Amino acid sequence: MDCCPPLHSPLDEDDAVELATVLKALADPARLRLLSIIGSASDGWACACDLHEPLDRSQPTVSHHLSTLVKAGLVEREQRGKWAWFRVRPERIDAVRQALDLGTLPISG
Amino acid sequence: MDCCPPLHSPLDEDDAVELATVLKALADPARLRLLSIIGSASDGWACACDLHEPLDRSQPTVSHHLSTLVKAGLVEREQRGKWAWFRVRPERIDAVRQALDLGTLPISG
DNA sequence: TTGATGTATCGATGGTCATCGAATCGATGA
DNA sequence: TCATCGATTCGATGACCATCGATACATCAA
Repeated sequence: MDCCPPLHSPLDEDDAVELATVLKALADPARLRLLSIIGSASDGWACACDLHEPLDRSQPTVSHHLSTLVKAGLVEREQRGKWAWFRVRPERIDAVRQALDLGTLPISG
Repeated sequence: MDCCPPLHSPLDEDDAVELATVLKALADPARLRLLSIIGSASDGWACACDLHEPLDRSQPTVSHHLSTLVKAGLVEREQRGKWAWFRVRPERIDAVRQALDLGTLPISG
């Protein structure tokens, strides 16, 4: 996926579906908090084992959200032996931010 | 609502719910296209009567999406006699973009 | 190999939501 | 006041999804 077409251009249905898909992955409190927690890890990588406690959700639920984030390309997964490690992909989130840019709108002021 | 807390700060559940609420309003193809169409109106204002045809959805459905956008604060509504007119609120969308800013993350490069 | 532990999948459940047709509301003009 | 027409609300339906407990899978240590 070549995320994402800008909002200020005439958005056809396909582009809209594509952008909405990524936004849907972001539009959940548990996933936003996961991004926040992973993103604030000292070296950028966070172990799954450290994630479900601060989220106050069950381990299967957190696993589900993590796989949703990976599937949306917002997070990267790496297996280190027994543990799964995750890292935010800032360039993907930036792509979403740019897609939401209304700067070139006629009345943007 | 004071949209929105930045993602790079430790996001508690309440902040996450608030941000997710606005993102949920954005995360729909019909609503993204509505924003795009309304935003590209010559003076920024678009009549509801001109919206359901290009969207290829029923008029009640479009009305529903418009009220969702208004409720989320992303769009402004104004009644002019028989017709309802709508206008994008770019400052709200900008607030979402800033909330998604990962610029201050440790590994943002 | 066996036991312990971290992670993912399965199956079920309850809630939310996009969508539509029908009905209702509201403003205009005769 | 009444008929007309645009817009919203109502009620129903089907799809999707967040969540969990139970289970299965994978890796490590002994």
